Amino acid sequence: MSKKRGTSLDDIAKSLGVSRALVSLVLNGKGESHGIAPHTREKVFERARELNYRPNQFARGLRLGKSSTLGLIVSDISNPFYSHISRYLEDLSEGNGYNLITCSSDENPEKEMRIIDMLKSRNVDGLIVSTSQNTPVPFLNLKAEGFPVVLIDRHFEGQNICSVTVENFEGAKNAVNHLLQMGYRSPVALAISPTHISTINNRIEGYKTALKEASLGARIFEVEFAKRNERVDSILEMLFVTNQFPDSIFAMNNALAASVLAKLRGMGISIPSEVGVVSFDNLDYFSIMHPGITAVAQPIKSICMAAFQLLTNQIDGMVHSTQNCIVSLPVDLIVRESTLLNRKF
Amino acid sequence: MSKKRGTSLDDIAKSLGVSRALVSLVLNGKGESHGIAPHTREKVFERARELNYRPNQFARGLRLGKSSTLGLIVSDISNPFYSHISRYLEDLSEGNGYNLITCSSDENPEKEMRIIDMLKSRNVDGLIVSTSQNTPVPFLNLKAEGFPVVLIDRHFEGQNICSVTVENFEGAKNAVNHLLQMGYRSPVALAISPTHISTINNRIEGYKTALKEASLGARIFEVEFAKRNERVDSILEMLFVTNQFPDSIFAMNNALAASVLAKLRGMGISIPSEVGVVSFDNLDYFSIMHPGITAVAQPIKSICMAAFQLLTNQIDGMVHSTQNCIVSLPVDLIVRESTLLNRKF
DNA sequence: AACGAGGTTTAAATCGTTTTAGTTTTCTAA
DNA sequence: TTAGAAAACTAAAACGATTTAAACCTCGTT
Repeated sequence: MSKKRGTSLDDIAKSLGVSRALVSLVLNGKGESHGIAPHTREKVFERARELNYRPNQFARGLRLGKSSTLGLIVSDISNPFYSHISRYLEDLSEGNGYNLITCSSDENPEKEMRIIDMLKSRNVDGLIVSTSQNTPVPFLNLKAEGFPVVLIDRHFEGQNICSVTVENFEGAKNAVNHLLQMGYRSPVALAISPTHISTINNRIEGYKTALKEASLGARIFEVEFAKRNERVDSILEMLFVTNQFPDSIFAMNNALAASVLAKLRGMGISIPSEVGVVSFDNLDYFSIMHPGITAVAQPIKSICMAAFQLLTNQIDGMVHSTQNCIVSLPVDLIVRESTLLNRKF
Repeated sequence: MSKKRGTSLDDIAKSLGVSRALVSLVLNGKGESHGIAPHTREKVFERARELNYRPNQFARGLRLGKSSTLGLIVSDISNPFYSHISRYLEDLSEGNGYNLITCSSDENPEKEMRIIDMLKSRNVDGLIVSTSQNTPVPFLNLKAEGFPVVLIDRHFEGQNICSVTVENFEGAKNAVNHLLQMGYRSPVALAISPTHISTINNRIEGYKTALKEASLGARIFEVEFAKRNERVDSILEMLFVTNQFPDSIFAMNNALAASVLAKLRGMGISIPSEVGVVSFDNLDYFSIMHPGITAVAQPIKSICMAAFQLLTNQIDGMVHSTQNCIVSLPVDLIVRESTLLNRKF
């Protein structure tokens, strides 16, 4: 039960009969510029290797005021969209000497704030967050105190807060237009609530616009994230028994799409002949299913690269205030069989 | 560009005209037992709130030698099995005052070692790892230096290293027996390599045993994780053109199952009439698909709870050396349509 | 012999907390 | 009155790394 602390700078210094300042200098590559003799440098490196020295990141962080750690906050890491985001960001972080701590907020604003606090007290150097706040204030505050943050997936209209989103409006509009082109006439939309989230809101607007341009009526149902399965079940049942069942469904995120597909299957309603389905967010299994599910795919890699870039720019103080830090990336409509009206599968 | 360091203990102490020792004591709930006057305690709490004090975890960690952070190493966080694990462990961690850093090793032993080193230098209090090492040595070393670790999903035969796994042998054997009961006669197995991994190895043995007991021949194909899609494609094509196509396929993990389903769909081979499919690992969409995919489901929550328990026991020094710390949990065969021979879907 | 100039190395402060061993003050009891 | 206990609080060391200013050599030069 020995509380072993690993080898410290001091251990190396003592064993070599030099000061720990010297060891620190050498190990940080500042040996040459500080005129440490090559021979001494060699010895230090060698001994460090022998003793398997790993700098204590606490001490380092305490002194330096930085942690080489980044924080990622998403609503749920077990959602494939976010787990892929997490994975890419992890790779980017590792490649650039950072570490990543990923946390799930469950779309809960208070929990999100608690996580932000905790991450700050852990001295993360910056934050990437898919926020569920309904006000930009917390992020304005962070910005005011010079704390690096970039929002992903969601942003605040008219606020100059760094963010990376996709063209939700255009993507949704395209998806609905595709339904209309295929001959569907009464697409219903399912949206995750709270709908104040920019992402959802923009998708709703895209849906509405497409229908308006075709002079068709819009029907939108809001679904609380946590109760999505039950809610989707009851909505679809209600529509069915009241004879208002749509000829197509636009699910505004992957979780809703999954709920819809499960329920449709349970009801024995077949896709796409009885109902067309299009999902915002692509999932691996959409291409495996029979029929395949038409979906709007987000460029996950690009999102991550952009967010990472924006964040490290802030951390390194490389921000030219002229530079736009609000990025919107294009999406891609992948047409599969779930929207081929009158086709049987 | 002010490098703001948040409010420190000293700030509170100074503003109140007391020592920082007192503030520390009070804020850690040790005020009473150290006989700090109730009135003083009040003031401290109040001022801490006013100044929005958050203890610097670096300083804290440096002093205490612990970080209240746990490390999780899996092969790929974007794999649904692991992202669920990560999520549950995150919840458990949060509920117990810990934080969780999740890292992906890509089944790469060297990368895994680098991650372990890095996590140690970040002073994590313990590690949960789904290892890809082919030798127990690294973990024996950790154990020797008293560093808390528990393995999940994989373990080392005959070594007394804490681990939580499932009954891979029985699960695989049951799955294959189920195929045989349904009338399938030539099930082929697809295994992820390297097969030295206990989990895979046990599943292979389960498959072999079931077939041997039925006096049937075994055919096993190893598939490298990174190239699974191409490999599965070529294996299935080869079997097809050489007229050796099996009447059923046992995919030994979720990634392989996905590859198999994708390829079968591409080849136009229908499930379960032309080929039966059973997967080790259940996926959300297996119940949504048509036909649904029969799968061996692992008790993810139980795995996490057991692993977390074992780990915190070690951290808190609560390990009675008599106590067994090798846990094996039962699995559950979920029968769906993909194994109903002669049924058409 | 003294000086200065490089070339090497080090002492010491610092980051923010925790904790031990006190110290100071007040109070009680003889 | 004063020893001694009790109550309230504090000084200072420690954790391990970084960094700045300064010290120490060793020469060659005057």
